[in-house]
Amino acid sequence: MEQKKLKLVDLAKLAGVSTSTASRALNNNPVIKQATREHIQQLAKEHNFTLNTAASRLRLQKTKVIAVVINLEANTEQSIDDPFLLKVVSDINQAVNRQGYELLLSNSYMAGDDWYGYFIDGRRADGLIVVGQGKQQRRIEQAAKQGAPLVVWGDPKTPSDYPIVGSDNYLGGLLATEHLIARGASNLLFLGDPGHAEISERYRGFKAAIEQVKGECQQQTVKIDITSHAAYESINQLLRTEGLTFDGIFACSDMVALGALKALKERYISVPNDVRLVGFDDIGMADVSHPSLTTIRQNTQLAAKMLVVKLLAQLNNEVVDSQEIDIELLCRQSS
Amino acid sequence: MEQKKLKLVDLAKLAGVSTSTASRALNNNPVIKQATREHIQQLAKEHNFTLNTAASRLRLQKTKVIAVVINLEANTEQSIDDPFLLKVVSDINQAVNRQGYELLLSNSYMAGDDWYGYFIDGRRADGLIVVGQGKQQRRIEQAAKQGAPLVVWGDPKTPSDYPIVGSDNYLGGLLATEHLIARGASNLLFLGDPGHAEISERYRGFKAAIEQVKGECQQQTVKIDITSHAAYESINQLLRTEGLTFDGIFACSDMVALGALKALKERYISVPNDVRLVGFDDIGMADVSHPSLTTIRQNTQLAAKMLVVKLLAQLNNEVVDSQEIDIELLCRQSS
DNA sequence: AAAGTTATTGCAAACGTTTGCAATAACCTC
DNA sequence: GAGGTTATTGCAAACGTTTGCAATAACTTT
Repeated sequence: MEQKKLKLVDLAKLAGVSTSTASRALNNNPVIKQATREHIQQLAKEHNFTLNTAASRLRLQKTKVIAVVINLEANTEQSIDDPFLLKVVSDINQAVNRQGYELLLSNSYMAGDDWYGYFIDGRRADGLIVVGQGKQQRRIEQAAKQGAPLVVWGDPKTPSDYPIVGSDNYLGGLLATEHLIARGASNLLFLGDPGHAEISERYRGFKAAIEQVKGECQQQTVKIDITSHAAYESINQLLRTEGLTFDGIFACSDMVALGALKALKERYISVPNDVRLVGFDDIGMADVSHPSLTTIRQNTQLAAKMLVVKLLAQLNNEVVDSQEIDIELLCRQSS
Repeated sequence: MEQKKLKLVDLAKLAGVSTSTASRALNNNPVIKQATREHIQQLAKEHNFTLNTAASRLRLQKTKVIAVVINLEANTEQSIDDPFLLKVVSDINQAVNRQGYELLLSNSYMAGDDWYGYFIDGRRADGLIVVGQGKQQRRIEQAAKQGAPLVVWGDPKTPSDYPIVGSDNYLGGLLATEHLIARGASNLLFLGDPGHAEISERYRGFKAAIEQVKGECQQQTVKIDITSHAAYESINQLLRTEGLTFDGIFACSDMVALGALKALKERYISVPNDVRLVGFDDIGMADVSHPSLTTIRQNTQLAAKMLVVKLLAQLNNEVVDSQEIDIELLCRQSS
């Protein structure tokens, strides 16, 4: 069943035209007579003809590929297994496809430090979507400076030379915390890593909400990696050493919230009665957990779409800027 | 900061050699004098030189890319957001990279029906990893028949012309069910879709375990989509219409188990006291849920590695066959 | 029916690598 | 130091598209 690959010149011969005509016909160039065009396309379909993308990319100097780079610090942060991040990637995949591009999935392992060289000069992709600002954005900046078409999923408030698409993390933090307070919590705990770009904005929102009711609320911050496991451990330890010193938790992500929830439940601390809990992201599990998780929903689908649109605009030499995606407080049982 | 892309011929000129020599030097061809080789490589590093992969692929007729196709039936099945599937993809990504290949992430949206034509003839990738057998394997078979280097994540027991790597689903189902019985359950519920390739083996295991204690166990099957939501709904409905007719559930996936768990908890049915619950996959949430979920752990990391190894072997014209990956019962609180 | 337009096609070069083969340089051996 | 062997390099063709330009074919218009 293995047959020799048909190339354009063969197809042209079959149709009795030159390769130029065949090429133009396949690309729907209107300069070719419609009858000829249809005939050739028909023939192509019949013979399952496919263009050699390698040749085509070489000639056109573009790839119709978008690279997605997962940008995580080694092991101190959100892991690559974080369901939220994977959801973002999956949504980006959809959005990319809808625009007729393909998605090259990458991490720093392959790309090294010189993203511009690797992806753009290397003609592996026409543009880059970076998922995760990380704590230091050296590589992103460098790639941008070298002129890589580039867009970042992160916190749009960060000053930058490249467009960032992401949720309004500050507002999210503010709403979440206001909500905790409205539900009667007055000893608030922030669970997350304020050193991380996006999280720091959520933290700012947290502080701002507390500031609004000056004096009425106590606050403490527990700095942890963004994993459910770290959350579980730290809450456990906190309860062990200090007892229940809080009645409201703003967790910087749902995974963190779920880890905390587990620790609380194990000690029969009632959520939401003893402790009100709000997460961030609205991953699938938020709804399935028991009690279901009040959270700040991030609209990843819309964000993915905007990321791609903005990237394509750059390929088109338009200037684009950062954009905040609306968030939404989903009030469920945990608060 | 945008400078013209350096090409091989420029680099050669800088080094005072021919492009042939430069090319060979970069590819570490030992025929080139070591001094020359190092000098050129050094120069390449200094100038951030990168080969144009389009040209290189055209010339070499291979891409060093592996395509991963997510193969899901429209909407009746596991969704693309299923954390387990995403985990599999992520593990494959790692394994692919470790072998020096890149990962093209794809779904049927782009690839259409003719995978061989699209990926292989189109020179988009050297081989295919298909994630998910789905209910019908027409496209896979066709691609394999046409000679596409191909390997599938699915149930290895399925008779096929192509290698399948996956867990021993039958054994998993058997162990899970035996465990339920050992824990005292005698009215067992299977929650999943026996029409699905992998699930059907788990179901066989379920039946076999019950057969072993002939007469002692009642069983029922609720056929649902593989989502937590469907599980939640169906358990809810079952409880509403028939009451608590079971004391043990084997859920075909963790997400399904978690959906069921939620429905049970909402009605204050104790897990594991009233109902013992076992899931499948061991997603991250299994450990974080409360009670934590007893489950059959699938070793996706090993599986990913084997998938890639077997695919590369095929590229090397070796004949490879299917392989079962060991599973493991993780006994946690839900049983 | 000749001249002028316009619609349609083909020629040939270019995209940037890699590699078989031939050529040269470097080294031995006697 | 001549002849032979081996190590190192360069020439030029090939991979399969796309496209500017020139050429031809097909119409108009008078």
